[in-house]
Amino acid sequence: MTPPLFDPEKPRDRLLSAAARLFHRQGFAATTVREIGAEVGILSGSLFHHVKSKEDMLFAVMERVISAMHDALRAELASASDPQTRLRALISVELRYLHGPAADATGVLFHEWRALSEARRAVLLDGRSAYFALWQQVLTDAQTAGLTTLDPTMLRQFLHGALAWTSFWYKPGGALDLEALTDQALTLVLPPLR
Amino acid sequence: MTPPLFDPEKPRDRLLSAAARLFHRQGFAATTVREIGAEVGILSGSLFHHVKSKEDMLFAVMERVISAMHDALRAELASASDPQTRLRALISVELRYLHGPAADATGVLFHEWRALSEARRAVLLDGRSAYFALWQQVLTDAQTAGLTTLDPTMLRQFLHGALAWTSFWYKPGGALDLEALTDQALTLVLPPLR
DNA sequence: GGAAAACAACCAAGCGCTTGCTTGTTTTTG
DNA sequence: CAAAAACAAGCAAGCGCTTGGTTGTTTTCC
Repeated sequence: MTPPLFDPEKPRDRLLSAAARLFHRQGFAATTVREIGAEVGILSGSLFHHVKSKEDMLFAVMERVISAMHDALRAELASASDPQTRLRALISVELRYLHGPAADATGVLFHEWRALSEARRAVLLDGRSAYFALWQQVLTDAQTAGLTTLDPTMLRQFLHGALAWTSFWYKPGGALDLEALTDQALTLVLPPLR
Repeated sequence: MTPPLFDPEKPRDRLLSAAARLFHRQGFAATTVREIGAEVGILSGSLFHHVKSKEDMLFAVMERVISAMHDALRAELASASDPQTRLRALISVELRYLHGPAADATGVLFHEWRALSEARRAVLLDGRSAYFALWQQVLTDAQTAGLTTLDPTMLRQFLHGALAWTSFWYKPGGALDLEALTDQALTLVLPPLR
């Protein structure tokens, strides 16, 4: 369906994928370039042939997820017209990235944001705002349609937080599958009429 | 009202308070013992007179918040009987710790959990479960009272995530005060009847 | 009740080790 | 046979933590 975030054919991508895995598992600061090298089967020095610095890897990983999530959400919204379906798309994309094949990279984006230098954070913020602009529009439409009474901006923050935090407790492969989790999150935002 | 988390009279507490501030701002791994020493005005070596290791400080900070939050919530629940008021107490305590005077320590508990060794995480988990047991009961009662239709465990995870994530975007002192934020969060869980 | 012992708090110095990264050379590969 | 990818070796800086010793304040005890 969608191409994988990192192409296993390309050496640099293999490196970034390994870095994402380790950054996610241990955190950026606690991961050494020697560990990253070992993960892909090369010595630490060789790694700088593909990348300028350790922070470069963090930046590249985040950049990759940001544009991939944006593309995925835009594609999904393009084929959804009614407010409720669009609302579900928001949640679905977020949860699929957080718990699907791109889980490591997405986790790094969410939890290692502060490890990035301020200058590079500013660069990424552009792409990130574009993604959240989509959210804002969908949530505003949902409010107009009477699906929710909360202020769209507030709802965006709360919903995004609730979903992001699933990375701490939700384990795929258990009794609750991703589809069911998506439904539950939708119920949180969109309580049944009574 | 409640005693501060760290007593400025006690040298060890001053140290832990400074550590919490730095751990929160830069992350545990990215903070050096030399920085912590400088923050309280002593040399890095002297710091080990009060504490056995750098990780000890992280542990002590988290331990302090955990029991303080538990005490605060228990006290608040003791004087609240109806389900909705109790629900509000849950949110209120969480947000007051996240954005009040104990913000640094609470942020450390929330965001540096993985930096702690597994053995010590297990120790803290006991106190943490006690806190969440209070949540569980309040949310179950709320469901019984017909205030919400979501499964209490699910709601607990979503709500806690939404609140925890406020530390990334909510800045106290702005247009939205803590009381108003609490109301908004309550509205998320408890949509107006219609 | 006053000397002796203990203690809390810190400094100055530095040890052993790890860190991110560089350099020069060799191997692999299209 | 060149370009890409890796190795081997190591540097400078910084890391957590230890050591031995100096203060000033309590506590102990005959």
